[in-house]
Amino acid sequence: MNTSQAYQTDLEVILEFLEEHCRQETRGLWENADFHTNQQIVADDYGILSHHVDSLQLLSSTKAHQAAGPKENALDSAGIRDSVIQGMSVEEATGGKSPLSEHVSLEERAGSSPSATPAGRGKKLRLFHFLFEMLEDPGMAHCLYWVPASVGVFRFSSTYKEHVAALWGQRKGNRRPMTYQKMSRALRNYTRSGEIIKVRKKLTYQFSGATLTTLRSQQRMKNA
DNA sequence: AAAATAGGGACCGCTA
DNA sequence: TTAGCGGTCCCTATTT
Repeated sequence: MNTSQAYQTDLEVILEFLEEHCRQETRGLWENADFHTNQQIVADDYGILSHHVDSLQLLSSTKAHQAAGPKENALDSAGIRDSVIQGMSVEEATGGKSPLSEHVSLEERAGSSPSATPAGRGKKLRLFHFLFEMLEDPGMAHCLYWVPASVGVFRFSSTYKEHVAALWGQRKGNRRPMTYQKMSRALRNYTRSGEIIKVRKKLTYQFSGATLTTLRSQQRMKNA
């Protein structure tokens, strides 16, 4: 195993650790958040909640750093996150497997492959389907999460929004890397068509009632 | 003041 | 062949 392979493996371990840690932490937070049924209360509260999530992410990054051993000493926690995200573009340049592509294959093993999606077979996958898939995947809760699910409001993690965008670009098979900026442009197009509404809150969007109902019923059919 | 985020026009690629 | 849809690119404006 050469140095870059060893480094890549370390990143994969760190990424999985982060995901598992955040999954556990965020579950607890959402259980509390679900007590809020009034949308206005939720709108006021989710900034605080998401702040907690971001803090947890930072904490878990630091833990991962400590657990990673001497080889990672040159990287601070932000550096680790950056390295993970940068791994996405490395794959395109090298044609090799990155931590990101490993994550995709994990997802696919879990049953959210393109062919398993509502739009996967025959129809082209649409961005809002893809995002819904991510939102329903607890392993992606550190990137994209409900605030809360009951009203269809979701929010991107400030740290990992580019991760979601990169996954989207990869899923579409884009040659050039997708960025949050470009993906958010596509999301804003949904405002006109009415599938997704932009919430006047940072990195926050909302599925329209009809879209959410459709997505949920498609998901129930898939699970049945 | 700078960085992050949002908005919008023009364009591209795919499909019916 | 072409029109329409669903993004994608890139630039500017606004917010944090």
